[in-house]
Amino acid sequence: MTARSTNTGEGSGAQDPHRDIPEATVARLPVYLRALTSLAERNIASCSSEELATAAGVNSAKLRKDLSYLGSYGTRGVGYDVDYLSYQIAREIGVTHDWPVIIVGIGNLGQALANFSGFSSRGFRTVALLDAAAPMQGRKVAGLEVRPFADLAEIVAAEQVSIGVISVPATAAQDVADAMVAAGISSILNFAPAVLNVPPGVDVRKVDLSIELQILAYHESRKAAEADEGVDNGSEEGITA
Amino acid sequence: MTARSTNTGEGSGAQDPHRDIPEATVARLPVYLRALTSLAERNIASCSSEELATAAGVNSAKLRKDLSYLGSYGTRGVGYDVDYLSYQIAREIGVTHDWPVIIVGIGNLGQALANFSGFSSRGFRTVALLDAAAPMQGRKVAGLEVRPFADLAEIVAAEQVSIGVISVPATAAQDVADAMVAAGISSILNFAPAVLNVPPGVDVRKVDLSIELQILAYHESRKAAEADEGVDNGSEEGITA
DNA sequence: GCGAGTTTGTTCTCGTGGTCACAAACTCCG
DNA sequence: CGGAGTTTGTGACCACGAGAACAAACTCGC
Repeated sequence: MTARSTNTGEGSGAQDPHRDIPEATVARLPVYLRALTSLAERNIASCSSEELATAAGVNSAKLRKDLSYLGSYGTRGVGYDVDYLSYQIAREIGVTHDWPVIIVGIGNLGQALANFSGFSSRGFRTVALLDAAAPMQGRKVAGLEVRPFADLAEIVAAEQVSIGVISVPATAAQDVADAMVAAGISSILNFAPAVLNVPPGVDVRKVDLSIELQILAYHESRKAAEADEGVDNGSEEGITA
Repeated sequence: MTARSTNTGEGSGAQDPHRDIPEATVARLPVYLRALTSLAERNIASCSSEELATAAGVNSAKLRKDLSYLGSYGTRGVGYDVDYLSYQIAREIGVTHDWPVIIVGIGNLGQALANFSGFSSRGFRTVALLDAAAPMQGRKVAGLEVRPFADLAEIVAAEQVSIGVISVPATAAQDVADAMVAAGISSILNFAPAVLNVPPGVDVRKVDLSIELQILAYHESRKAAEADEGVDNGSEEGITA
């Protein structure tokens, strides 16, 4: 998924549990965190792995294994303390403090992202909106003034930004990414339908709407094909050559 | 990733190549298709696996293996014909004809999705926009009139819709999904930060912006921790106990 | 204080996916 | 027509992840 090519030396052994969390587990930790937050809002103080797993939509064994990578934060025979586990996961992910984020490309999608409450509510603070097109500049979106793209480096340096969001057309995406990397950003969330080329040490995650739809279309085609076959030759079960 | 729980009988052997394409490959086919389209626009008629692989941002061996699942559409010593391969991939995914799509929840994100050109350009046709809130209804977004959520079943039946997009707040997502399934939709693209519960045979793909950011934050934290360690105890390489 | 019941943490096994390396097959040139 | 060069397709191997099953550890009732 991510293009992590950081050459980790890793000479000594990994004795402490805060190392080497599998990528698949990292991708699920935010889901657990959200489920825990939801439980906390309903004033539920403690929960079992089974309850949390169903709330997160995963297998309970997988959940326990995932949590075991960050340490033993549960109590056998009892379950997990919601607040305590929430904090531990948040600490592991690194969202106990806020991360400054900039968004480049304030079109339809960029505006939607700027207004998205899920960003600010979960450890992220949008510090600047940038757009290269003059008509957008100076306008206020989600309480922030849209600034010219040329201000990128200055803002990144001033606000210590390390995460950038790209929501520009595909043709401009690589240029924006290059500028971000040059400015010192080391994590990019890319919504543009383009393959980004970044140096080692920079993480890129891609969110591609049309790809997701095409994956659904593939499965949908197969379902249709299977249904057709079912009509064609009746039952396809029990045929053992 | 996807929650496919369709019980495929699959009694007979898989002799034809149009079966059993790995999920990881399916997820990459749209990327290849886009890269091929980009090549075709530059009037490039033929390409090698190496060229296509770099355009798609993957390993060339992986690309060849992926393509081999759909058949032998290349020529050894020569490469792949761009148009021919494009068609074969599009046919395999099932985007040679258009898929009707409905979008439920016309907030900021829903409007952005409705205006997103990548949908219509690649085998998808937005046939209706729905919203439960009265103030939105009747308004025109991206050339389509926003209709009341209650019309869902009627539209789905009339237009033979099998793919639905959910861009409503998390609290309403499950209700919308239930209504979609009841109306006959069997593939859902969910942008709401919620876990959806759907019956077997229904595919759900989730796009979650805040989760993506949290994954980036995790790696970012690790980078910072590694850098700190590097400062703390100097070099950590070459320590062989 | 102790046994029954419950729930976590971990080990083992299996399937999936990624990478390497090489044989097969095609083109080009002499 | 044949050999050198090139590129695909695939078999083998390794690593990662998912799931089941079980031991360890905690609570509760008597």
